[in-house]
Amino acid sequence: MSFDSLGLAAPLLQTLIQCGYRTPTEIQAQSIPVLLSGRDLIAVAQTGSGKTAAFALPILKQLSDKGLRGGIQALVLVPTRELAVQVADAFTRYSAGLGLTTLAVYGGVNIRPQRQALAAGVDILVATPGRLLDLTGQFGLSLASVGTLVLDEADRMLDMGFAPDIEKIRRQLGPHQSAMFSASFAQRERELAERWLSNAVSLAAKDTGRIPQQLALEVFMLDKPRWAEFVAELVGKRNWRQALVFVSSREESNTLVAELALDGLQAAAFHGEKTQGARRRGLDEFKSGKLRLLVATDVAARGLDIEDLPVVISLGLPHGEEDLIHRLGRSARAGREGLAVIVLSPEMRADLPLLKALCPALPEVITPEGYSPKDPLPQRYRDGALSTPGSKPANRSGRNAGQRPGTRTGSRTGSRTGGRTGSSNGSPRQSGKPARQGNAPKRQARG
DNA sequence: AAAAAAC
Repeated sequence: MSFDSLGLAAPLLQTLIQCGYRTPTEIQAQSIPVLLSGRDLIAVAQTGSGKTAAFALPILKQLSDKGLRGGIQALVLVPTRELAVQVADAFTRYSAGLGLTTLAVYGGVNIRPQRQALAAGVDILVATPGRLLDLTGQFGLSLASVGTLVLDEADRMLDMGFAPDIEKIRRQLGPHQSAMFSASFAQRERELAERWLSNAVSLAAKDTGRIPQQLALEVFMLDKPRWAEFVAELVGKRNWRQALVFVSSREESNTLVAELALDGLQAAAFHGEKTQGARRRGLDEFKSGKLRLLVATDVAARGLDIEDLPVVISLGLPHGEEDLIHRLGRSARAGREGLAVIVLSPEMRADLPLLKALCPALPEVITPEGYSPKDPLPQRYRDGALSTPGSKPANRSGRNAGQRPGTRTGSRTGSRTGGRTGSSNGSPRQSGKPARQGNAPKRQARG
């Protein structure tokens, strides 16, 4: 199977070769003909399986065939600002030589450049709902020419927080084709979706609702006051190139960043309370490898494509069960391997059955050596150490003090990068455990 | 019980 047989235009095929795309993924092979036929579509496929291209390519083909008529031709709605940028970038990359323009509009930044770009003419608009309503309501942007509407992360876009805005936007559209994509679609959201679709084709890959099979998994149980210390210890001992850490609130994100700093690890907080500038900087630096640790709320759970991210850590579980799949799905994308570490507190034991449903090969839950299910907060995190940046608290006692990202690779452990290399037992994948590095206690590496 | 999304 190749892209040639899917009915895409010649310049598009040319670009795909240059982008290194050779074979369509399952969801692409199935979705592209449906969207080219003009029918509505609801498509569910695993994280990292190429959903963006699955809707972007047929849209670009349709628009390049049609010739420009003026006005916005296609509208893609997404739940976060960074995802808007990422999806628009993908359209721009794929549309090289087609003479089509894509723009991302989202809040938190000056609206004027967005208005000016819209005035100059945009064919494909990728938007977060609030800013789009601002543009249509206050600035007279018309959506009447939209021929295709895509809801990316559609189940999220249809939930209570977003649905009213999506409804307002939809009322501004004329006749159009609708497509909905996500890695998760609970029955409730599916029913909502079907109200918006007419005679839609429904696609679901076999492995949906599960984490990718090439994602190794480890589950630990220890008392919450020591999570920060445990993360610092893991990062140091396993020598991971990078890790994306999920927490359940903005405050937890800030606190963990401060705690990791006391352990000599530099991290950035990434959540909705940050300025858009700080969000952009944090994500950019993480993507470019300048930053080793990003501590995020679920603003980063969906859609973000961080190339070859080796490790994702979930401290606790997200509130919606489907969001765990999205969190863990930031790693092991596009067929690559990855590692997911889930850290639970004893109170979360009740959530284990849920975990089992998403991850059928759930490994044994480990309480690492030196930790117990009931621990006090370590001294160095106490006594206001976190709130007095001027003083120099227990930094020296931090286990990673003095270790710098640049000195990681090869030197201390004499090992290869990444923490997943080398395996003496011959079957690291099947048992779901990455190779252990450094001098981690025996029990700790079990997964 | 949380997060996200406009000003």
